[in-house]
Amino acid sequence: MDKRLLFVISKIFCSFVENSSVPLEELKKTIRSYAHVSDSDMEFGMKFYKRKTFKKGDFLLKPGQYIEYFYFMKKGCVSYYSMEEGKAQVMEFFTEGSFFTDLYAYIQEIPSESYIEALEDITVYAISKTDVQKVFDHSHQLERFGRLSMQRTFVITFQRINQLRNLSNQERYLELQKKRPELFQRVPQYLIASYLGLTPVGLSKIRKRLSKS
Amino acid sequence: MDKRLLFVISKIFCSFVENSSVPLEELKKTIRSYAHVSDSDMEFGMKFYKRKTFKKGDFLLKPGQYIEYFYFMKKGCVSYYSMEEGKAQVMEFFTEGSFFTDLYAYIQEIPSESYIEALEDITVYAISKTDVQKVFDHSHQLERFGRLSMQRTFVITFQRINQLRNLSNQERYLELQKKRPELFQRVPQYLIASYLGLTPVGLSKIRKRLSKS
DNA sequence: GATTCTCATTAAACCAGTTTAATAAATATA
DNA sequence: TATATTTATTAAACTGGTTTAATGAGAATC
Repeated sequence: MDKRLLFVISKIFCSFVENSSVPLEELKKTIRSYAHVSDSDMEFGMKFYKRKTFKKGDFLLKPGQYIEYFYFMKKGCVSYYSMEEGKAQVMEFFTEGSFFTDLYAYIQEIPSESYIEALEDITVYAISKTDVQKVFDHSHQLERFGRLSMQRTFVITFQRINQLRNLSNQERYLELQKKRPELFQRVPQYLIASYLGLTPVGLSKIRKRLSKS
Repeated sequence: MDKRLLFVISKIFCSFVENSSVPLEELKKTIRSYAHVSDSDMEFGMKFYKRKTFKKGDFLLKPGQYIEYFYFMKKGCVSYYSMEEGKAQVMEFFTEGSFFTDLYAYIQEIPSESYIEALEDITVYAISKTDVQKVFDHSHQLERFGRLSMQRTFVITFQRINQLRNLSNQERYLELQKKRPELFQRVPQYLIASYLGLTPVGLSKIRKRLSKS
């Protein structure tokens, strides 16, 4: 077999670890924070989740792909970004306890225009889109969880809009420091700048201005 | 009875027209564009909707109020805005066929910080929050409609973020002209400016620049 | 230990907005 | 029809970012 092809295949599959019947406790707990779900419905749902790991620098998603999986972050941090005129535009950082995917492409069933990249070695639980549908068909309560988690996502997205519209860049920087201080430890500053909608130079100026007062 | 009090009361209630068993066909059709709903489930849901009318300039919502109703716009246009440092910040214009409320305050069950104001005489169908819950409890299919309409709202909100982040003000102006040309007929320009996140002066400059090329 | 690479800062020139204030045009009201 | 009010435009001065390019500082690699 062609060595380069083998390399590509290994790149794609190396990160996958097969089904583990193990500790989905956090995931269950997170789901139950949204809606009451009976034990039997919960077990029905859990059996579709598969544990996967990725190495720092691996891509969970690249542009052009249709969205296959919904993820729950067990350990680690990813960036979700698009490329605009050659520059990465970070939409979001997802860390422990988050549900995530390229939700925009997932919902609309269109090819993604974004990247999801592991910023550290990560562990996730993944459920396929078709399995999500099975779970919602099977359980009214889990469908309710789906609705309520979508509401939550809307709230966060809406807050993002309000911040973009009503706060200055400096205020957004301070807000982020207050709300997610851990990000500044684990993510390089130029990605923070991108997330805030500025250039590294712009952020540097803001930091300088702040350090003077 | 004190005349001023009477005036206030009439201001509050004049706009309400009581239950009509009439043409919720558009509403039903819109719901069914999201999910299959049996006739009996649909009838169960429909009986909670009440038709209401408001005059131009009336407020459907003011800051401080908890959200009571979810609306479906039958006829007319409202603006949904907040006040930041004395200036109206228009979040959205809702027109015929839209579901709307202050979704952010509705979901979080917190007092609104926003206004919803009729920009024209309007007719809406309103369902109370408690009735929405009854409907979702009663019907898995209508709960699915709830989930999917929430997804739709997320998509629109997400597009809004992308536009705010990746397009210049001029590009956003042109985009709005292309996507919702009717708005420019029915809404004053300073509200359009606010929606786009600029001052009337800024929008005027953009228009001038465009008219030269 | 020296070299390379990545990331953050600084400087200079630039630009698309802002604010304030005056004016013009359109609309509503007496 | 005249008058008042609201809405849109223009001008001038200002501002907080941008881009480009050079420099500095830390971490990874040879």
